[in-house]
Amino acid sequence: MKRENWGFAIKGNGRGAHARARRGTITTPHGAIATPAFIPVGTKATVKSLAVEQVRESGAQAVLANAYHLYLQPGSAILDQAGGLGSFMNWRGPTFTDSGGFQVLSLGVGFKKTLAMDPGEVTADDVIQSPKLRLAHVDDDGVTFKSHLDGSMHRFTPEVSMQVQHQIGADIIFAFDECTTLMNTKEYQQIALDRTLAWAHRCIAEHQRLTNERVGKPYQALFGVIQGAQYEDLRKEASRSIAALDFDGFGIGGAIDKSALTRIVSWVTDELPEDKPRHLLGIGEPDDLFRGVESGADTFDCVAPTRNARTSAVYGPSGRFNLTVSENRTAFSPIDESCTCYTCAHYTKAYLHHLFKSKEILGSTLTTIHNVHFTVKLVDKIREHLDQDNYEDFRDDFLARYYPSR
RNA sequence: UCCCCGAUAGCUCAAUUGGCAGAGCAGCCGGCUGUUAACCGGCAGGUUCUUGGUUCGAGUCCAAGUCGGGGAG
Repeated sequence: MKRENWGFAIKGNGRGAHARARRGTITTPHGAIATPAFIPVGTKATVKSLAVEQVRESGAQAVLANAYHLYLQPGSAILDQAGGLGSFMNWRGPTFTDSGGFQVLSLGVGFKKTLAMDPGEVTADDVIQSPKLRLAHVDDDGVTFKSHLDGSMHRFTPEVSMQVQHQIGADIIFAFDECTTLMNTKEYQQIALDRTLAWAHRCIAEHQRLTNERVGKPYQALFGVIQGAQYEDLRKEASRSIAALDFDGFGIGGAIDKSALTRIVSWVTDELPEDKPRHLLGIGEPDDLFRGVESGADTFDCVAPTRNARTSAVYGPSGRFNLTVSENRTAFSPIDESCTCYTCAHYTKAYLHHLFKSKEILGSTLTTIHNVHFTVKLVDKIREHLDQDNYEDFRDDFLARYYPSR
C-alpha cells in the first residue's frame, strides 16, 4: 500500500517537566500541519457560522468533519461525486473525519453533558436510562441506529465506517470505535475495549482494500483510537494493542476524567511510538490544551470554541465570559484589546451584546471568528514557544492571566 | 347619558363547582470539551384596578367607583 504525500516528522521535543511535548509536521496530500495544532470542528462540512475564508483567516491549518452526519446528510456518495470533503466545502487544506464512533455514545447512551468531567459529577440524570429513547444499540459486529433526522434505521460496522470515510475523502480518518462514559463499569470498559480492538483490525483490513481499490485517489491516513476511560491498566493495554497494528497515527478518545487529563494522556503516549502523530479527540479548553501538549499529543479538535461562541461565551484576556451579561450593554471596547482577529479589530462588546440580545445571526459569526482565532493562535503560540525553548514561562504567564482566581 | 365587555408579573395571557395565583416572552445569572446544541439550566419578578360586602376561605360571587374597549343615543 503506497502512502504518497503522507508523513510525520518530529522537529523537536520538550524538556524537563514537559519532556513529552513534541514539535512536528504532519504531511498530507492537501498540505502540511505544523504541530502541535488545534483543528476546528466542521461537523457537517462547515465550521458553523463561518465561511471558509474566515476559517482560514483564523489561522486554522485543517478542519475536522464527521462521517455519521455527512453519511446521513447529504450522503457520503455526494461528497465522493463532489471530489471529496475539501473540494465540496471549498477548504483547500488538510481535512479529518471522525468515524461516527462518538455518535454511538451521544445517540446511544444519551450522555447529555460533557465528556471531560469529574466522575463524581456524573449523575444518572446525565444518561438516558430507557433503552426505548436510545437511538443506537451496539453489538459485537457494529451499531444499529435510528437517524436523528428522520427516524430511519441504519447500521454502521467498521467496514461501513471505512467505506463512508473513503467516500468523504478526508486526509486523516479515524477507526470506528466504541466510546464509553465515566458511568460505565470497569467490566464494561473492558468489553468496549476488546470490541474497539477487534474493530481496529477490521478497519485496517477494509481501509487497505479500499485504498488499493480506489486508485488515483489521494492517500488517506488511518488513525486507531485508544479507549480505556480513567483506568491506567486499560489505557496502557489499549495503547499497546492498538500501537501494534498498522495505523498511521492515533486518536486518544473516550471519556476523560478532566482532573486526571495529564496522567491519562501520558499513560497512553508513553506506550505509543514516537514517530506517529497523536490526536487528542474532543479537547480544546485553554488549560486542557496545555495539558494535552505536555502529555505528548500533537493535534486537537473540539467544539468548545465554536459552540461557546454561538451561545455567547467568548475567550477574554482574563478568562471566558458571557457576552450577554448586562455590563456589556455599554462596554465599548473589544473582547480582547490585544487580540488581532477581525472581530476584535472592528467590533465592541456592546455591539456583540446587542447582536446576541436581538438574536441577530452576525453575532454568532463574529464571536466564532474570535474564539476559533483565540484557540488556534493559543496552540500556535505553544508551538512557537516550544521552538524558542521558553514554553513554561509562556504557559505560566498565560494561565496566571487567564485563570486569575486559581 | 345609558347598555355590554374587560382590568392578574415589565409585556401577552392562564387559573376547574369559591380551596396553596401559574406559563411564555422580556430581565438577571450560570453552563457547554471526537456538535442530535443560533442550545440548555437556574433565579428573580404579585396589595390579582380601588373601596366595601357575602363566606371558614374571594383572582373567582355581590355593590359602588376608577380606567380602557365596543355599542346605542
